[in-house]
Amino acid sequence: MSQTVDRALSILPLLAEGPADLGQVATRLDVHKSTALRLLRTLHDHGLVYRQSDQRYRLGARLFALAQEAAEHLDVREIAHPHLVALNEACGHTVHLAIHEDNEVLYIDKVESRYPVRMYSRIGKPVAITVAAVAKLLLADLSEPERRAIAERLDYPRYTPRSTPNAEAYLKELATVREQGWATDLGGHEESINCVGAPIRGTDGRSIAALSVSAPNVVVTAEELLTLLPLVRRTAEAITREYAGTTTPPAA
Amino acid sequence: MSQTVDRALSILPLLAEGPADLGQVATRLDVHKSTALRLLRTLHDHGLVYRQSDQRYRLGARLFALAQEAAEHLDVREIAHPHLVALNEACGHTVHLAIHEDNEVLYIDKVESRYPVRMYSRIGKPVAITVAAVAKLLLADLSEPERRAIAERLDYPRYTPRSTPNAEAYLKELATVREQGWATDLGGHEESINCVGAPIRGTDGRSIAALSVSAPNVVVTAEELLTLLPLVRRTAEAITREYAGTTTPPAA
DNA sequence: GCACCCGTTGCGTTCTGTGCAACACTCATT
DNA sequence: AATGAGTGTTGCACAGAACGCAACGGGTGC
Repeated sequence: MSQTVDRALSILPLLAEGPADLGQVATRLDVHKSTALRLLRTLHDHGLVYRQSDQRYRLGARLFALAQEAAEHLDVREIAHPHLVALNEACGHTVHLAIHEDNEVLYIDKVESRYPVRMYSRIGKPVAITVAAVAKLLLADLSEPERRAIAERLDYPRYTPRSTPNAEAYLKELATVREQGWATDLGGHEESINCVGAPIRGTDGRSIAALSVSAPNVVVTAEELLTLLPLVRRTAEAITREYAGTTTPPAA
Repeated sequence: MSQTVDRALSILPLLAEGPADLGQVATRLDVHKSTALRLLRTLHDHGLVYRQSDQRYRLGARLFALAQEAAEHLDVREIAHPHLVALNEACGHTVHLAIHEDNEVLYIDKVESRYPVRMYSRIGKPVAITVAAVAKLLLADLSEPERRAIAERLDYPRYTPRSTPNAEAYLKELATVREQGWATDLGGHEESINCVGAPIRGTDGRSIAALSVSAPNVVVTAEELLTLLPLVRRTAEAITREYAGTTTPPAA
């Protein structure tokens, strides 16, 4: 919408890949060096970009401050965290917390597995929306037309033979998840990794977040993982209750 | 430097204070509503800003992703973290890790105290540069003219009667810190809180980060806290050594 | 039903961002 | 030393993009 800002903001994910010098930035943005310089300076003034001693640019520490403040306003996260830790202590596996935002589902918290074999994921990273248990949980509670609109807009990458193949299958899966109140991902994203998840609901009963437990086949089989379902659901419900307690009804 | 980008970026800290609607943003920026709308839309397109259900804007979860990626490139943090945890387990108090960037000193990691009485701080937050132990450690290793330039540019807020009063006192303090290789903050920021810290050095011997242990008077006296100094220094040195081991000399 | 408030749109003007070209600087190479 | 290629930086004229205005639309409350 605004060309200048658009270009400037495009620099951030670019630098997230690693430090870059002025020329590289200009090339990647397809603008003149002087333009890139001006944009970088402005970003620098706001602390979002830092110039390291070799003159190359990288993301600035101010991003931490902003992200951290943003996190403080995501109060679900604060409330959920101790529960996630408890769940991890009980089962030992990786625990994720995710929210739905702008047609993306993002992990906003994570407690690492105690086992040496870990799955790769990253807080803030968009999840594979067509297969992840948390994604299904969050989308399942949307209205029927919304679900349909999203389902049809998505791509359905075949991460594995078990990945959701198309919109039709996805909508059916969402209906199932909505019905049963929990979801799984059995090798749909990575062949050897299974997940089981449950929704955290707002005061209006719709899911505002979702948590999941993930473990590789080599540690526990899918059947064994499913025995954790009651625990996972109880944890989600505990968070839901606590969230309801602290939530003041909409002010205005 | 670039007006449009400057305005757009100014929205971020504004929203960090809490969600705001279009009118509020426009007022705070002192621009027309339509201008604010355009900027917000652009930020939104990049995921830095999220529009919640009541139409108000807040910071977007994409900021997490960026901050997280930025953190992965701050390799000091990765290396230091387990040491900080170990230090916390040994002494029980709050442990901070900070770096110096653009005339600010920022916390980039933190391990919470095990005691119920905690001090307030936040990762990403700029620290009180004139009094904090970590700030003194990081500035002490700059060249003499740099130190002088910074010292004279700073304000010297009197947080407490023990706060550093002026540039002269600060420069003297920096000299002491440089000499002895460790630093304290004894009630200089908050009356009842004491800190003791030590520097983490790069391969060139200059401090690239600093860690500190903080505890309130009610838990341990300043004298007791100082008995931790050898442990704090050993921890910092261990991180320094590990950092030196993993650091590949500048490529080009 | 009215008035009010808020977000949104289209448009003409003008200010701002743009790319160019020249400059300054460092670092290798000859 | 001198040359050249590679950086980052500056000033400037032009054009195009961002600006503010005014009018519209869709709520909400009186």
